[in-house]
Amino acid sequence: MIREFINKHKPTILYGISLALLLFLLKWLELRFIIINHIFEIYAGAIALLFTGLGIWIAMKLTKPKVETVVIEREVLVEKKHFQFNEQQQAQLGLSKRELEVLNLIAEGLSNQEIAGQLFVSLNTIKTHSSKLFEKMEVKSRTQAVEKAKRLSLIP
Amino acid sequence: MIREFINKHKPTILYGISLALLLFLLKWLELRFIIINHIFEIYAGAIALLFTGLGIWIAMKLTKPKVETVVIEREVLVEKKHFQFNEQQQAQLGLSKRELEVLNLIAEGLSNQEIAGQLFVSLNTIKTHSSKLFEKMEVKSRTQAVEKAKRLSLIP
DNA sequence: GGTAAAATCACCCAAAAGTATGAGTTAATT
DNA sequence: AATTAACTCATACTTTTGGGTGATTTTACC
Repeated sequence: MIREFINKHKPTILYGISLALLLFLLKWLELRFIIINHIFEIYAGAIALLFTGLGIWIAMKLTKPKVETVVIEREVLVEKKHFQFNEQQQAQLGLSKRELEVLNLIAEGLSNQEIAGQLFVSLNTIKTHSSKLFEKMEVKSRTQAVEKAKRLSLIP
Repeated sequence: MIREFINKHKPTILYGISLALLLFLLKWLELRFIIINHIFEIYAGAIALLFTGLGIWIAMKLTKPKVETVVIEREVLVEKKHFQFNEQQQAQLGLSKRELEVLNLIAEGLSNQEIAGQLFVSLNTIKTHSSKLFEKMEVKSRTQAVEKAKRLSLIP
């Protein structure tokens, strides 16, 4: 408890003690001062220098260290999870929103009938979409479309 | 040139000027000192405090800020670069070498006819292979097979 | 040498996929 | 008001795919 307090306020205590000692020293020097009157400036200068040093020392002890944060990035191999959709490709191929939707469902392995059910449209509509999709993507089958779409980051 | 010198030794010059001013102040106070003799301790204390402050200020200005380095490790997700074939899955599903070959070609978007040409076998053979493949993989179409195969790391 | 798995192929049939064409509706743009 | 693009649907037709069955050959293993 007491030790902790001493440790915490060590600089302050030391400063106090130093000040007290200096004052005693001054008192003692005062006697001499009467005798050797003309060294007063030197005396004051000495005090100034001494306490400047003390100030520096205190500053060194007290200043909070600046915290510099170094972030080390460790690479961790992971399954593909991040997927950044390639809008440029979509624009370049001229794929519509609906076509992209169909493409995604095709990639999930759904049949045209299932896709039609999922999107609440007829089978023929899905066929039309996929046809146009294949035409735009310059492929001939759903499997090729999926393969190419993955390469072009149109689907995860 | 001169300006540069001044900038470089600014603290030193300021310290010198302060010291000079203080000495003038002391000289002036000295006259009063004769009259009011007993405030010498206060006077010396004042100098001490003042120069302690000056010292602290100098230290603040001159010393390089203490740097405490805190290392934070952050994990960065990196996509798997290379494909590691999952032999366990192949064994578990009981896929033969030929079936795996067909699976890969299917994943590349080839039709059964094209696969047959590539492997120098008949279309019927490829149909048999893909049929058994789908059966073993418990899927109903080539698209589903590709999707599942990628999930199971059977193909890149 | 016999057995089992793998690979090959054929035939048939049904379902799904894909092509071609035409057409109606809606929403956005000019 | 006219145009365009996107979305919708239908019909007809061809191709591909996938399931089922059966058979032959090759390869590997006990």
